[in-house]
Amino acid sequence: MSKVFRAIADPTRRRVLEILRSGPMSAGELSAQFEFAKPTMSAHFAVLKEADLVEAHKDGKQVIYQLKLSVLEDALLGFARVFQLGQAVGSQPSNEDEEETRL
Amino acid sequence: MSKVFRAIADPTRRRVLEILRSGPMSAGELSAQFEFAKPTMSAHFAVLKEADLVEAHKDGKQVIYQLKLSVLEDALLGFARVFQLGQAVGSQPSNEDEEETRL
DNA sequence: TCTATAATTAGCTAAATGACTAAATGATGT
DNA sequence: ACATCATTTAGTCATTTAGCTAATTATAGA
Repeated sequence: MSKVFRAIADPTRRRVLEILRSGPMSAGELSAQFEFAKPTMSAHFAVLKEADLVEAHKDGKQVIYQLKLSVLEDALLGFARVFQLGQAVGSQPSNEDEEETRL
Repeated sequence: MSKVFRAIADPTRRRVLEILRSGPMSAGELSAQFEFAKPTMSAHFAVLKEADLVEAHKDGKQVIYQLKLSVLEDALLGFARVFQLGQAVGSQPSNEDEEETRL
């Protein structure tokens, strides 16, 4: 959970995720959308992968990154539920105060 | 937005927020719930305040911290909307793809 | 096999983070 | 005025972060 929030705390990484919303894309194509050096972007991809927010698979010499929406959803809605935020609260089975949901 | 996510990326700060869910509390009482030194906790409070997630007001010699749920809500739901996550998406007036919601 | 391309790893720097102790500030009560 | 209590500020340290360039790995194609 910390990893997910840490990952999306960076605006560059949020933009990467948003780009991936429209479908999988190679590391090179992704990097081309930014002014940073490619190794810098590669490091950002690694952080996103570490947080399990994206999936990578090789296709020839390219590496294709794909958004894992479900992980983002789980983290955000899970957190939101603890704080009883939004109508989303009721839309998911909730542990309520049963034990003290792990943060 | 970055500040909010950066703030909640730390488990100690998430726990502070969760404690404040049940109502305002003084810096000292809050600190007592953790093993860290008080100045360390004070720094965490400062980060939360900087992210506008809590409000502080003095009461005698104590400083009372209070959760600002609405800011948390705006950040999380705003972000979730961009990714069309959860049922919460439809529950808020949305800019859709009108312009490219600022991340 | 050689060359070119895609991406990551290695190694560096500057700045930010999260912890600590000691000192300073501010408010109350004697 | 003084002592005490609550909190923050100052200063230090180790670690992490985010950027860079140069070097490496891995694949494809000639």
